[in-house]
Amino acid sequence: MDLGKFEVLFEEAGRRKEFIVFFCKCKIVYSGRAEASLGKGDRLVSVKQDGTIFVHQPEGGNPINYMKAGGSVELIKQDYGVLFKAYNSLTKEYLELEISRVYDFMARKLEDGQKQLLAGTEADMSDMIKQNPSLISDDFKPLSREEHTKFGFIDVFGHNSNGSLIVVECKRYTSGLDAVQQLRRYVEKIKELKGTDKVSGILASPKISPNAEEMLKKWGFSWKLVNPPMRLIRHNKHQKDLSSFWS
Amino acid sequence: MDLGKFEVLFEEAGRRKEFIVFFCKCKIVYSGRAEASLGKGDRLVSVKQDGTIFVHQPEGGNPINYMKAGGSVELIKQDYGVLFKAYNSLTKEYLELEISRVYDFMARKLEDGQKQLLAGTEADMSDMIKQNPSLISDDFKPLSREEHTKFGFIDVFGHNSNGSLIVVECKRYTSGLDAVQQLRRYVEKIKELKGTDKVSGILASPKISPNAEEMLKKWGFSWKLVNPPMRLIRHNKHQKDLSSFWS
DNA sequence: TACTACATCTCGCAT
DNA sequence: ATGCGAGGTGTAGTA
Repeated sequence: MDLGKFEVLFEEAGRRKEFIVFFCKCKIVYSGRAEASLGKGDRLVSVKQDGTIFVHQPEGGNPINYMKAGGSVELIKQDYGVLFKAYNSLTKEYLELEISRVYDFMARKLEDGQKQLLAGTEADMSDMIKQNPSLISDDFKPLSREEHTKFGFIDVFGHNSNGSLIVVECKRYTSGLDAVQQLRRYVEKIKELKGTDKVSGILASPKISPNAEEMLKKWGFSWKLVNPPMRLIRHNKHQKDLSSFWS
Repeated sequence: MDLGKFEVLFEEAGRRKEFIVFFCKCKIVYSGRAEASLGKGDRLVSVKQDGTIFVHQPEGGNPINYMKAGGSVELIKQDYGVLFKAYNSLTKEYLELEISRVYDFMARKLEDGQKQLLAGTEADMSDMIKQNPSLISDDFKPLSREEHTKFGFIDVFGHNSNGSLIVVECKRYTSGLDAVQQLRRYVEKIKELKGTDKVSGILASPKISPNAEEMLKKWGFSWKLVNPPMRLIRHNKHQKDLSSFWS
């Protein structure tokens, strides 16, 4: 595609705040939270309607470069082609694409007011445990869930028939060393706040790594096999509200 | 765009393993590591040359849905339009787009053999400290860097003139509670392995959160202000946002 | 705004 | 394959 035409198309679409996508050959320099550079190659470049920018190589899951919304973009004619210059004055980040060729260009105003419904998160897991405490033990009595204020960020908190306090930390996947230390921190905090040593720590997850289990035992905690729930719980809960959007 | 034409274009491009991008109106269901659904709206859909899929809404930084490379994609004609069905048999994930309209379509084989060069990472930071140990203390003698051990990964390890062993953990940003516990884990493990209590833990970062500092002190560790290295830092205070669309 | 922890995290590296 | 930790992490929730 002629670069002059590209400039016109881009600036028109930009003024209209359309979703812009194009294939091009470019060199890339990023400067901001780190410094990065990428030699000449073919990429997909996109500027979203809020100014979010991302650049994808032909393979790989993540964008090779990106900029958050809130910056400015300009095109500057150069001898080699066009310089695509993005700058965010708040974060002091630059992204510069030295574009030597543009292959294809697409832009359109997209309308989308939908938000994703998600189930199977860690929050859903702690909810499930609170609803069904026997997943932890026969005499577990949950008191609170997702407590962000009093005792720290504890997934499920409760006690058992012995009068021991119980801290449950949930993980959706294999629990590693970090999960054990997180639990350890919460248990210590509760001991401190409640002035008692009768606090049990339980890690609830589908798996635990060997090192994590070793550390867990060393600190007197225990692990309970729990799988995260995978139903559209929120969908069912709020079915009325949602069906109107779905028609 | 006519959906019949879209099907033809998509399947041709897919066979050639081109980078495919299109704007469409669709409903989305994802099932796999979690369960997600998204009502009807306009989105950008892309299938990369390795089979990576991502779907972007008109705003926001991250794809609303995605699939890693390694799956299959097929289009199935439906009464409402076309069903885009992606399935990964390895991870047992599927992503289904109920496409009712396709606005624009673009596909091309892209060539890119470049890899990004990055500076200013945590590895660069530990390298800088090893090269310039006085950043930690006047008598710090680094012995190793980026050491992978069974129980973790120690950024910089060394000793001082007192014969104390020193473990340094680097963070590019504000150190939080997790960083302190990471350090704590390494120090404890080193004590265990070396059979000595003379092990100091030092957290090196540009900042530390108040709670983290409290915990750090409680455990007898210390914090050292170190900024991550950034080559090629540019100052351009004269930058003007003249012909910019997003401010 | 700062702090904390989750994420369909992703990615690389070492075992 | 699994474990482990970094990431230009991003994002949401809360004080």
